[in-house]
Amino acid sequence: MTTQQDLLDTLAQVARGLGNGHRLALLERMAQAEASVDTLASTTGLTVGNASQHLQQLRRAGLVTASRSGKQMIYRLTDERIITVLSLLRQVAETNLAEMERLVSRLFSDDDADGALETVSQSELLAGLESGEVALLDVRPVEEFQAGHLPEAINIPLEQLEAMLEKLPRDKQIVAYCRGPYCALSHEAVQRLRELGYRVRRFEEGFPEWKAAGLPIQ
Amino acid sequence: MTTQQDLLDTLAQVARGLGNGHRLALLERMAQAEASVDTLASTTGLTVGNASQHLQQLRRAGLVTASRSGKQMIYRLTDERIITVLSLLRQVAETNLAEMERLVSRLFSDDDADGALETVSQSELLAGLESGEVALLDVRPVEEFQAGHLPEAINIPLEQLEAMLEKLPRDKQIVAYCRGPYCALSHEAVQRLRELGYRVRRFEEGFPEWKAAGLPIQ
DNA sequence: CTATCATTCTATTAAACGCTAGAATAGCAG
DNA sequence: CTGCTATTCTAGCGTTTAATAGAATGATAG
Repeated sequence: MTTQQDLLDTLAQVARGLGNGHRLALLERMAQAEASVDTLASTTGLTVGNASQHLQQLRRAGLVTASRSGKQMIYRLTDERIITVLSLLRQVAETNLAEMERLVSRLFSDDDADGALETVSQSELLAGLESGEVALLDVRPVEEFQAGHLPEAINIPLEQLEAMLEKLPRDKQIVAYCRGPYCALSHEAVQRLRELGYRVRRFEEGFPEWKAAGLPIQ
Repeated sequence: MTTQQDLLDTLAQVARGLGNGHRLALLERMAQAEASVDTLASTTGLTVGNASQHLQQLRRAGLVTASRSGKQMIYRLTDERIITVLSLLRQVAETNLAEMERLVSRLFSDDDADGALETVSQSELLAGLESGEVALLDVRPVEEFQAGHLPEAINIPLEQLEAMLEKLPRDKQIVAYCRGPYCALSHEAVQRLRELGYRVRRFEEGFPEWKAAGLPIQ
């Protein structure tokens, strides 16, 4: 029965969609919010032509779909489960590839010497929100916030952090989040807010993972 | 920060490990039981040299590890979560690629016209086992059965099905399972047993998925 | 210490991938 | 219809991947 191998080959084709760093960046961006080719290209630093080709490939792999809106093509993920796949892949990579561990610690341990920047897990965050002791800070750009965010989150894009401090409550523990575990925005925000005397911690995941877990969003 | 992209590139390297049909076949085989290069090569129909190269690549991707046992190298999955990744990938592929759906139906709908061969889900199976109404039949080869199987399962490798019928209870509903959703063994077994008058159905997944779900094994 | 078996390494070839740059197409505004 | 913008298509070039065959290495049994 050669159909067996055909199935695996087709499945492999889907996996190959994930087999390139630029395509992963595109998928991660689409996990925040659907977007046009142009937007996707500029937020990932690719030329438009190159981004378009990668998007075609993702489309052939069944990972994204596109629809036309006026002059623009809007791309989005076909499936919530893709976020879960990426999340698991990340876990597998972190536990089994030394290289991965090295890169992750390089990304985050700049001045984490005192362990003060430790993260908040999903369950801890849920408990904190429940009890009303925690205020949520979303440091992603406005467009991504508007396409969906955690409940009650306050949006202050990182560039405007100092300018919009009055939006943050002084009396609560603050938890900052952004695009996902490897997104540096919330990490940066935590450092800057700590220097200003706020009690802040970082959510260890991001908006897409929260959404894929089936938790409520706005 | 170029570390961001380095992380995605490393992650992409892991995904590329899954990006080839032969490697998926090797992974699926290792999900049943660890095995030597030689065994893996012959069960997947690859030359030993070629299988070895694919295994090196899986090793570099952090998906498998190897240890020496006498003259042989024994390969195994590094991580239970790999099975979950494959499972999700399969779901994404089935819902979003027409080609995939076509192949799956070709594999199974030979003479399923009356819908009699419908499958049993994990939760249904658990309920059936609980109530004692169901007997489990494992139609995989003996070595794979011995490396792990569902609780109370009776092992009759497909080739010996008719020869070992006396091991099957006549008074219970029988549920057959094998390597996974695309494995044809249990499908074939169900058809043959039905012709002999047994009440048989097919478990829609397989041993690796059961194990990865954290359910008890023997 | 040599013969044998299991595996890995090396060289080679064909195909697939990733990128660039420029041409072609689709939708829209005037 | 013309010009403008967003996107896709095409050709070309260098790199990576997959397969094969044969040489090299490692472990063990005599």
